[in-house]
Parts: sequence; C-alpha cells; structure tokens
Amino acid sequence: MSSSPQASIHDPERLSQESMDSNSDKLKPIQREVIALFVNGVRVLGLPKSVGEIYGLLFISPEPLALDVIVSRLEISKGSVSQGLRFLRNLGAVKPVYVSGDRRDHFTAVAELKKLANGFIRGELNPNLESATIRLDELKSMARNDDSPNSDFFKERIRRIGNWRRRGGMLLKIVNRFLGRTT
Amino acid sequence: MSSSPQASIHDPERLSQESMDSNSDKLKPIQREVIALFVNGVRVLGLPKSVGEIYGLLFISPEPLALDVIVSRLEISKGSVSQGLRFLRNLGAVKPVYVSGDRRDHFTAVAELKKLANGFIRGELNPNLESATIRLDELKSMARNDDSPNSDFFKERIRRIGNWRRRGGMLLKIVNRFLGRTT
DNA sequence: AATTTTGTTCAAAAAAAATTGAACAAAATG
DNA sequence: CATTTTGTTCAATTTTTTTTGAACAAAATT
Repeated sequence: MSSSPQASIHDPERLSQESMDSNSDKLKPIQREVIALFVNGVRVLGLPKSVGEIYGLLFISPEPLALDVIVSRLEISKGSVSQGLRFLRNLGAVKPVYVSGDRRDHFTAVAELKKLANGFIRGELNPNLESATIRLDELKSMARNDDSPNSDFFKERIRRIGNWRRRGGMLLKIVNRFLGRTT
Repeated sequence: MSSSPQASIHDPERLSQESMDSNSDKLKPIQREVIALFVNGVRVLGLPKSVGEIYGLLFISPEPLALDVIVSRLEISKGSVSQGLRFLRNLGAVKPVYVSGDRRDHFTAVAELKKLANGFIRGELNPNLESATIRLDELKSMARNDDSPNSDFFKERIRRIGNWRRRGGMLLKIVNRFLGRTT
C-alpha cells in the first residue's frame, strides 16, 4: 500500500473519497431496526439469519457495498457473507454493481417484491414441487399394483395429494400475476 | 389386566376386534412413501420432521389412530408424538375422533387443503405479519425524527416495506378465496 | 384405595443447521 | 514475478432445533 503498512477498510484515506456517514462502520439505529425486521422476515422463509442481515443491510444502505464492508458493518465472518451473497445472487435478490475506481465487487438489494417473489419461487419452491411430482408419479404406480383391502383408500388419498399439487402450482401463477399488477 | 400380565398394543386380544391389516405395526411401502412425501413437504414450511411423519401417517391411515399406535408405527418417542399432535391440533390439521370402547384419544388427518392453509396462515403466518406491523410502525416514527443526510432514502425504503406488507396481506386473502373456489 | 392406563412436561442428549476462520486460488498491482 | 487484494471453499466449531425418555399428573379400572 502506498500510504502506510496494514492499510485497511478503516484507513482514513479510504474514507476521504465519500461521505463519512455512509462509509462509517457504525450502523445507524434505523438501519439496525430494518435489518432486524429482515432477519425475522427471512426466518419465515426458512433462510438463515445471515442472509437476512446481508439483504437487510443492502436494502437500507444508500450505496452499493463491497463484501469487506458488509463483513465489518455486520460483524460476521467473510465466509458467511460470501455464501450469503451467492445465495442472494442466485435468487436474484441482490445484484452486482460496478463502482468505478474500486476493484471490489459491490452489491445492491433488488427491491421489487415481484422479482423477489419470483426468485424465491424459482429457486426454492419450484424445485420442491418438481421433486414431489416425481415421487407422486411413483406413488401412483405403486397404488395401481396394490390389491390390499385398503387399496381404494390409498388411491383416493394419492389422488388428493395430486390435487393439492395442482392447486399449489395454480396459486404460484396467481401470486405472480397479482404481484405484477399491484403497486 | 384380565387376560395376561404386560398386555400391550401387541396383545392379540386387542387386535381381534379389528382387521389385522390396519392394526399391524408394520407400515406398507405405499404408506412409507406417502409419509416421506409429507416429511419433505413440511420441511418447506419450516416444520420438524416428526410433524410431517405424524400428519402423513394419519393422512394415509384408514382409521383414526391413538398416540400409542402412532408411537409404535413411526418408532419415534411418545414425547415427540404428544408435542406433534398438539401442534397439529392447534393448526387444525388433525382432529380428535371418538372411538367407542377405547379410552384413548384417537386422531384423523384433516385433509381439506383450504382448512390446512387457513390453519397455517392463522397459526404461523399472521402472528409474524402482526409483529412486523408493530415494528414497522416504530420504524416509521424513528424515520420521522431522523434528519441525517440519508433521511429521505430511509423514508422511501420504509414506505416500501409497508407496501410489501400490505400486498402480502392481500395475497393471503386471495389465496384463501382461491382455495375456497377450486376443487 | 391401589393399580393401570393415558397423556403431558421438560431437562438432557442427539441431530441438524449455521457460522467461523484458515487455507487456497485467481486476478490485479507494482 | 513477487506481492497484495479479493473472494471462495470447506473442515471444524458453535449455535439452534429437535428428539428422547423419565418423572409426573389425571383419570379410569379393578
């Protein structure tokens, strides 16, 4: 480094280019609260806390942030942030943004509910629906080759699961259309 | 006990009243498969395996089952089954059924998708939405009392979260209406 | 009223999931 | 081309969640 040994995120020289406020490692109380809200939110979706923290921080940060900065602001490990960002990128909940004069990748939150929902449906829900479909088909053929006294009962139940899945698929489309329309 | 010491579920006398098949501790392959499907299904909802096993077993059993029987068929602990049944009862996913001549409580699966979805929404989703609403109101007042350079950005973001919540609530109603209509 | 049956509770154990951090690779810098 | 920066990977650790099982209470049975 040019100016001093052991230069780091905390090096005053790094901060001089941008407003002190937005680059400070300290989170504002409002930001902490928003992040806490997201941590709770993602728990409902079965996602780890760190993912909620990362998305929340990006959502409530005016500028795109680099991995380093996320690590120091949230005080969680680089590994967690790296994995969390990959997950969020795969879902389309976060996108990379080019920041001139900085070699590091920067990220912002994708904040359109429709996009978030679609990403979650594609990444988390559809794969499950599809594997259920395969298993269900196997079940149907098992039921056809069954001639126990309860065979009819089993067939009725399996048909019912098939109905659930069908309606589940319809619901996802309805959700999608609804989020496309609403403001 | 009248007939022998250590009489249990396995006592032949208990079985004599009903068909051997449906009272056997052995699960049929079809039943195992259906249960596995439910175990996967409830994982998407963030519920423990045992809950999926219990619901699945009841769903794919022709007669209502007592706690004892669930324990021996699934080979899981009495504590798990007791807790799992309570949870499912609270959700309205399982209901008690009177079986004449048997002191034990018996349960069947509630198999209407609409009821299941409503129970889950009431028991798991709504409480979260409500606590989010409270936190969000606090956030709004924090944002009003904030005069940092980023204040406008924060306000915009908080407004956006409010929109998400509003649309989320609308979606739950749409889901409900849809499940009421469809066959 | 003693005993057995039935079901709940909860502390401890086990299992599962998330997080850390150090080693590593790739790319940029000097 | 040696060094630094940036980001990934994954085994080990920590944390969280789930399950177990024994103690207990309530109700029914003998």
